[in-house]
Amino acid sequence: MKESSIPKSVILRLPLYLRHLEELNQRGIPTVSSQVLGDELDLNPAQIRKDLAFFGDFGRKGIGYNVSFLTQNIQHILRLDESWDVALAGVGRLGMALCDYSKSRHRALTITHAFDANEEKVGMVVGDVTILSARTMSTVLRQSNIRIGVIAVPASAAQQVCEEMVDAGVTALLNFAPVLLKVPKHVHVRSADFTSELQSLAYYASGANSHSSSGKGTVHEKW
Amino acid sequence: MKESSIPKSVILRLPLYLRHLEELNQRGIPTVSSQVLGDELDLNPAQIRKDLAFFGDFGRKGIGYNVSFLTQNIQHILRLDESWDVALAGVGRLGMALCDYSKSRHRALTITHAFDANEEKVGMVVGDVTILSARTMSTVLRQSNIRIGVIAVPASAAQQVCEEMVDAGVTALLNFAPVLLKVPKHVHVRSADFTSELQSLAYYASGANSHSSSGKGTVHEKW
DNA sequence: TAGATTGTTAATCGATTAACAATC
DNA sequence: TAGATTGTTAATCGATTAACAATC
Repeated sequence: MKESSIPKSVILRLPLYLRHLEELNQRGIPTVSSQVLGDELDLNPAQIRKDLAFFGDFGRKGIGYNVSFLTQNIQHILRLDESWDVALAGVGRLGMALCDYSKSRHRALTITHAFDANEEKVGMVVGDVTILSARTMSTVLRQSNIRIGVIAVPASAAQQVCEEMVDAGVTALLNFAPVLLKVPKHVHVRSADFTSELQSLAYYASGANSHSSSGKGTVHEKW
Repeated sequence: MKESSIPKSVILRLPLYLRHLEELNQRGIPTVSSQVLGDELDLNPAQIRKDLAFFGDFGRKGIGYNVSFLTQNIQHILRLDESWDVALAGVGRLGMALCDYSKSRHRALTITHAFDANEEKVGMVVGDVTILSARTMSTVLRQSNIRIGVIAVPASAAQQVCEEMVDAGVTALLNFAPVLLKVPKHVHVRSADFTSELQSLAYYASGANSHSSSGKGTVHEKW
């Protein structure tokens, strides 16, 4: 057993569906077909139907999907009908920005704990949270039963912070440090590296993609 | 013609290779095999060889890849041997964090222009750049010939800012706003949405993946 | 030479898209 | 009823991995 797990690509699309459904809901649109949703999200309608069919029969033939029913179900699938406390390590400018985000938006996921190694920051309030000392992280995380962590510390500290979080029970991590984190198999890591993103953009900005430049050019002669 | 373009997945891995090669270089390691690199990056060695082979023959049979030679070549492929000015729209906390990042690291990509709609921020210096008025963006971008843009404005403003950037010649965008940007075909967009990332983490944190819970549960009865 | 490792072709795997019977 | 649209199976496409001759 264990087999049939849901493709990662599907899980990554669910939040996009959700975001759009919420917009449709606000516009008072009661029903949407995979065709229309696909047009609006720039996705193939068959893909949308297939994605949703992994989890249940949410649509009605001839009619489409009820927006609020589907919204509720996707929220349930992603476990956004529960409330998740999120721990942040590293409250530099990026960490502060994340606290802000977390404050305003979504209720299901909130940064409730923020830690920093700089003792001068301890006690400061950012968004809604008070910065705690990194030295207390392990203890606090264990007590609060937190499973989701965000790493926004310098690259040099990331692996160690990661291990501390994992040891304290965190099983899902969003990592902003430009490092490949080593984690046990049961831990899920998503990486968000600004530098890498920009670097791949340079390739596309140069137009290197659009030419059929099969000219395999090397910088210098062989070494 | 036009056909054989490089898979996106390959372009996204190149920055990771680069990052690791730079580390090897610092450690004074002159040569690396796809086997070792794969171990360290958690990738299949065949995949690494295949990725690199899209662009040239950078290795030596029986020996592996010369670290600095390969570094130079990947830099060239990604056009990081040129210097890219990057424009930032939206200098909230996130935008400021990005300016910081941009200052310290990489020379090839630097945020050289930052714009904000809040006139009170105009003139402020963040990192190395002076904040300019959003009203001047179009003109300034055209003059400076910028091709890479970063969008860190509120969702409600993102599409319009995007269009202004594209009209001014930007062809590659990194979008932090939780919106699907509509762009012409020649423009490349990467999306970095904190909320969506967190939402998919909740799924994994719940352990929903590890059970073969084929129980297609719905929240309520059909509507 | 013998061992290591590439570049590349073939095999596999997974994800996307098309097609269509079922049915609202 | 006729038209629309689902859920699902089959076909296609693309990306990853294995295998191996070439060769350092």
